[in-house]
Amino acid sequence: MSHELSKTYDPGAIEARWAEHWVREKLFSVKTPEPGSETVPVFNLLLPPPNVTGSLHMGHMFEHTEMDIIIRWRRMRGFLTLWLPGTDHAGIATQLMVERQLATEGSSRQKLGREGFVARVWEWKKHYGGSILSQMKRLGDSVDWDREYFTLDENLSRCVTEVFVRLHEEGLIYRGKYIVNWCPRCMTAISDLEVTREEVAGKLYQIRYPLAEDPKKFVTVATTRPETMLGDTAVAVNPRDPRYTALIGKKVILPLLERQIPIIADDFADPQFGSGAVKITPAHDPNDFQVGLRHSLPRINVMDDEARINENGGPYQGLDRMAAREKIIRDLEQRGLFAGTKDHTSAIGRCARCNTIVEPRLSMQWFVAVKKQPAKGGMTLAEAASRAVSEGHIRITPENYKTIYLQWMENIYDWCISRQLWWGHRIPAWHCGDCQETTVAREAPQKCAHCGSSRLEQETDVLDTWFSSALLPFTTLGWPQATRDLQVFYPTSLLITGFDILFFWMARMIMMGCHFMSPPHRPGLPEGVRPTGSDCLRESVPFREVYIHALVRDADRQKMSKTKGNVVDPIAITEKFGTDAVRFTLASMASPGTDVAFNESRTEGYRAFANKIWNAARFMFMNLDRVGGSLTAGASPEAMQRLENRWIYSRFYRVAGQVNASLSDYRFDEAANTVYQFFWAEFCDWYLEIIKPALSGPQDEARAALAVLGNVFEGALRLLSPFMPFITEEIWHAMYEGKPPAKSIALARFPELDKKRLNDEAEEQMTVLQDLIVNIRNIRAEMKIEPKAKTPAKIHGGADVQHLIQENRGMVERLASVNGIEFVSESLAQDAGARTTPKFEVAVVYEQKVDAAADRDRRTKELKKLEGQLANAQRQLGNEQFLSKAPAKVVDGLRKQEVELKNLIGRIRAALDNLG
RNA sequence: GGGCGGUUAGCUCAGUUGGUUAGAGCGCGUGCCUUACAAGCACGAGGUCGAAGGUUCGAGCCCUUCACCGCCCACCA
Repeated sequence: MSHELSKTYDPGAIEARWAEHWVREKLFSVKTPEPGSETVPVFNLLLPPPNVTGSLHMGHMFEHTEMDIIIRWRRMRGFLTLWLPGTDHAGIATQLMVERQLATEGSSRQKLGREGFVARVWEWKKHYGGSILSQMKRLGDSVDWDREYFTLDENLSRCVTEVFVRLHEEGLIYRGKYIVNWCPRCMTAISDLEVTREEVAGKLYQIRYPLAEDPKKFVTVATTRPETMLGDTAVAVNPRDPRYTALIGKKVILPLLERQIPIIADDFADPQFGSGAVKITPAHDPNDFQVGLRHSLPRINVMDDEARINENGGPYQGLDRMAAREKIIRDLEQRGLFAGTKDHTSAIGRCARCNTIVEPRLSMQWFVAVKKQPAKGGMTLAEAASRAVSEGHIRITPENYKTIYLQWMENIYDWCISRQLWWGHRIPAWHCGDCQETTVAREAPQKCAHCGSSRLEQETDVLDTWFSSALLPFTTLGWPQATRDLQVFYPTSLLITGFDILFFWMARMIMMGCHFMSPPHRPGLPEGVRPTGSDCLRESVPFREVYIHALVRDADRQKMSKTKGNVVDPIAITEKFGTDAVRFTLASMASPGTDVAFNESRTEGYRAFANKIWNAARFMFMNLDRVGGSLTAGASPEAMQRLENRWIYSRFYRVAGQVNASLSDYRFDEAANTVYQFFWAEFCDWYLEIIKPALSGPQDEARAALAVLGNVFEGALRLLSPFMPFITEEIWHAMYEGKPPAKSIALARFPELDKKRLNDEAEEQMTVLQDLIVNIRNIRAEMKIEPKAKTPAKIHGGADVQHLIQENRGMVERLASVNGIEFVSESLAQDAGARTTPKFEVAVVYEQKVDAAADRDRRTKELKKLEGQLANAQRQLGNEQFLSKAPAKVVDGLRKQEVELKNLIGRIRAALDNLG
């Protein structure tokens, strides 16, 4: 029989099969809708492209789980959903990886030459790249595999060139010698963002610079990097510093190199700091560079690409910067020009990729001007990006990231986009060997645009990896052509990403999106309907919403890192517990603003949950086999006569509403917990237990019960499907015995709140019955009544309660192990072990003696608690202010509570008195 | 130097616009192989919500200060 499930839940046996099936059947491929079919709402999500060198780590799995839940949910809610996958060529990371590989072969990129090396990287990519994609397939990410891209694909590369050229035409890209962060190991410039700062307890070295006119006198300067003194071209003092005013314009002798350099006046020198005089090295410090500009100072670069002292360093040429530092200090000491050190903590910068200390260094680079107005007018990149968020065209969740983003955008500097690498998008610029000018063009030009010379050589630098990824929201949709995709799917709906690439990627996408998807760059806009200002931003933003997720840490809240050896491998954990269980773990722990401390015991618990679902399904199928009928017939009017059915439907539709609401707010944890609670506690523990007698009753009754069971179960599967796509798919197909109404449960409809199906009365009544049953179980446990022994129960309560219990007598007797209920008119409070609640009193008839002392203790404790509550209620009710200021609802509630409490307390007190 | 977040049960975390008795999972204790599930079932114990003030009829929630932990951003030599 096709609906047979194996006796034990084995995720390994079902997951791989469905994962392959979904890909093979192109289940999640999206056809571009024809013009005129815009009635379907669109939901588009761009996958943050993983590095092509990467393999899946827990952070990915977390992020992907969130994205997949959202996209599956939206899809099931009837949206046309596009989730576009791809990988990033990851310039530095990939180049480093292949270089390492070459090193083991005794080769190097220099030996291979540029072309050979790039070919080798492609070769590497073909064999090893994108392993993360197959891992994504195994996890069931419901992306559109037909649209997979790689950032170095030809079409995307053309877009990169196009964007570069256009920015250059607008005057927003320039080339020049500026101080950049230089990594001597990667031998490339890196952007400010790629530098990680580290507080280090270091030294401040104090050096004496003798005055030229009187070498016995000197000015003392301080530095954290003594070796840079070789490039000093001035000493600056504050013009208002009385100690130095007389010296301004005079010269000092730069020790060791014996060069004369001027003493200049500049506000940059802070009289409060150190001696008040500061050495100026325009080629190795951004501040000094600015001072140098103001005073037209020479800029002497004293280091080569590997941070060794170059020919400008005289006798120190060839030394590594650190070796040079030591030697310089020794030499200064010998000459009596070293004035000692002071402890000083400073933030040194390290290369985010290889951890080498970066060197601020003057070099020729390309930059994007983010605060400059485009030649043809319009907003600066930074202004557009700022306003897109501050004016609410992009909503950021959690909200506090909005402030962080806006502050960053406020203080942003020009973006250094050139990298001295070989792997990446080569900059489309050609330098002329004759006039030295540069020509920027879409295709390799034949002649220099400036002098007509044909001695042209292409720029050797490539672009920062983030330059191309900043464009993905529109380049993946066919820009610069006016494609249908661009029209339908831009802007994307949502970006889900971690805060670690907030600035690297999100901010840059906003800058580029707002610029290039506005006039005059946006394709397909008819003349005359070009929006402006805020309207324009609304249409040009790369995404409407951003959800920033937290970090996945290990169970001890430590950052996962290879060096610490605490990395949890998602594939291994998935194989152990099943993808569904891992996904559910991550979802249930994804509360906004809090890092996820990944704990295997949680996953173990959710595997148990999957097992629960599995066994509930087996229970259902077992009954189907026995009584026949249909799982998909739906509830009959007769079935709805029964309280448990009215109740479970009401609960189901209420829970559906809650899950939808939670997902709308990206509260994955809330959504997951709600559905977990519903399925396990309400559906399995109560509902299934209640209907067991009906299922083994007369055939028509059994079939009616089964129909409701199947109906609710099927709905629950759809509710669970975005969280646990595999197990729900498996069971769902089994329910339809090979003839499902859709190719996949992922294409079925997600349950929604249906107010007509809610039944407050049924829910209240079930609550009373559950309360009664739990109380009886409780008494039985306390009396140590053997689980198998059934006992009569006595109940005292109002007519409505009596009626309710009478109607559902079978349920109560069965679930509470009771064999007979007697309704009594007098209070039961004095019966041994009796329970007293506002709605009823209940006692169990059992000959065995109760532990009288324990019984007393329990009641005394309860009494005390109730008395505390009563005192509190009465205190408030006696307060004029409370009565006049608190809302009527609260006051009434408290009054009602007071009456109830008095009643309860009276009865319990009487019972205690009687018990002696 | 700026800015942000956290502190609630043994552990990991929820706690809606302040409102009547602060919740969940795991763990723990007791008892159960009850014909879907021992990856299970039933029952239970466990919290003066980091500290001190303040606002309010009423504070886990709002305000102030402090303590501890964590993160981000910063061109003071």
